[in-house]
Amino acid sequence: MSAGIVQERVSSAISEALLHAKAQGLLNSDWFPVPSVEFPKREEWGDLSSNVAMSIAKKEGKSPRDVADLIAAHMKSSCQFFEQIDIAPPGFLNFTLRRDCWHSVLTEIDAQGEGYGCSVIGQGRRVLLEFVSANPTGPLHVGHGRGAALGEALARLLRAAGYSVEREYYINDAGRQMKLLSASVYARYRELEGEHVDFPEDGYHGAYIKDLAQGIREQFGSTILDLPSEEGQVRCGQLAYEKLLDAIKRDLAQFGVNFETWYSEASLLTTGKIQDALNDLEQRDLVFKEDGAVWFRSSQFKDEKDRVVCKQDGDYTYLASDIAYHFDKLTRGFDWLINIWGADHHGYVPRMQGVVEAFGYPKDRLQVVLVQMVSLLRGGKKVEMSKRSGEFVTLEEVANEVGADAAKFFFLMRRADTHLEFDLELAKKQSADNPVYYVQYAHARLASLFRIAQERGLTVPPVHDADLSLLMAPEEFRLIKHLSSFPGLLESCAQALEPHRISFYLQELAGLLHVFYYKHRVLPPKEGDAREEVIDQVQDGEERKAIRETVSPALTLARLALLQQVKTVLNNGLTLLGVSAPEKM
RNA sequence: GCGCCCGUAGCUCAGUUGGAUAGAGCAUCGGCCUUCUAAGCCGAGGGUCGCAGGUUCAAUUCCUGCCGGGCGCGCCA
Repeated sequence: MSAGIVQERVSSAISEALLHAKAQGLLNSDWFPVPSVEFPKREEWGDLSSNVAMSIAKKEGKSPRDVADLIAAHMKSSCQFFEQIDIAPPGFLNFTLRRDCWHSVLTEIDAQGEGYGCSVIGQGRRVLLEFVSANPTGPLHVGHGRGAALGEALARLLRAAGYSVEREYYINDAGRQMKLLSASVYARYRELEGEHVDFPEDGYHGAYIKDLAQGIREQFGSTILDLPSEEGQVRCGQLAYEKLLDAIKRDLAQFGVNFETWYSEASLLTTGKIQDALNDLEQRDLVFKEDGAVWFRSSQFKDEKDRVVCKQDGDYTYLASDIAYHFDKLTRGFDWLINIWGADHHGYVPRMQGVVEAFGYPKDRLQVVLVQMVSLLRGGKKVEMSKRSGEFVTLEEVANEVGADAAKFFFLMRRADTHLEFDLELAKKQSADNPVYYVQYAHARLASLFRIAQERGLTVPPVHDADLSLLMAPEEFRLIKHLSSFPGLLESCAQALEPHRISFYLQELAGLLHVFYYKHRVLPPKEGDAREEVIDQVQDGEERKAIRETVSPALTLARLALLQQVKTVLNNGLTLLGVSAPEKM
């Protein structure tokens, strides 16, 4: 829909021209696609360009060039807002718009403020976004942080795109992992009590297990030893679990990541939802008994073989929980389920989509975003991690060291499905090398400018009160064009579930701002401070400064109005990433 | 063996869903503070888009086959 107000206008002007030409019998097609309008790579190719001519040339039996000529001719007669329409081989239409057309972008941003960039493509559809969902058997580590940052950003992005999003954390508080946690903590507890115990082979070896045991000891002394060992183990597990889950919740909240729902796996069992889901499948003849176990006919959904849901010993498998969990999600009425998983679970995706299909829903009702691993670097050197030995860098440590903002920005700089190299030293660096600071600095710089303006009695005018025709510099124009592409960017990011593009967009916007800021002055120079404005620092290989007119009061206001909109978009973009937009740095 | 993901500048990565002469940031080299924030700006060098075919007006993008790297293929979670 709105790929930006200007693009939209050009696109519909092309459509009109097509219909116009058809009415005159110059074109034959019954319908035309919505003309795509893009920013060309080079400024010589105009402000905007379209490839419609090429895309319909074949159907029309004409050369792309002829179709382009035809469109251009009909557009020139009907529209006033084009300054120039060029045709470039093989049939590109390159539009140069009158400057004031672009000013509507600024008006739009001014009017919409924090809402600029939002759209309604989601049509209020309900999305369940499940992410992090780390086992409560240890603290969150860096990898979880990436999933957390991604989930939070996606939630914000999808909300901006008009979806109704609920964030959910699935707590794996049942099954083998919990038993191992219990056994590990219990063993450490007994060790601290001076007993000699064999530590469970697959237990958790991290130092935090000892801390948990110590904590239990401080609270309960040795009373747990008086319990039968089975019971003592359960007790230890329960206490440890509560502590760990609290820590997870705390870490995430401090990281700026929040959930509407914390969904317990164990509750699926106690409420009978697992059996309900399996009964449902049984009615569909999709489960059967064999070899003393219960199987799901996943092979009917392109899985290579059927899978066990209830083991010979009567316990449900993890798949059974997941079947019930996703059945529950579906019956809660969500239109779209999005899961964020570690990429090592990729093999599991088709199986879960099969489950969705088994319940009679289209399989793409469930979409899984896979997140690749994070390698931590320190000054270019790899920091080794292994959960097995218990030596891993926690999310809390990273957030404390580099700050939540920098961490989130770094997590969101890359596509989710590629390995991420996260350099702690770089993330802490306060310079242009560090993209977080580069973008945040742009925002702070503007805030500072407005503060000084205010001190001098200048307030930022509403856009419609400013004489925007004074904004003639190419740097100003580039800023406006870039601002205009923000809504379209958000739409495609939401559609592709790829928030990383926002971070690239923001880096570009910040870059354009810094260039503008360097070359141009906004506020009038103080008394007796006759400054020169640099328009071209280097020309013909030689340095050259040019004297320009001082900034007129009206130009100051126009530039303030422009920069206010830049600040708004920087803020909106950073907010979507969950990163703060500081007023001061 | 089967399946999924990745392969773009020395490094880390983008590439607007098939468009025009492939981009950015680091790093390297050379410049710019009497200035509204130098946490900034400007310039230079750097490429067989892994390889080979195919699809078409047009392929880094889609298809097939190789090569290289990562990861999955449990009555584990």
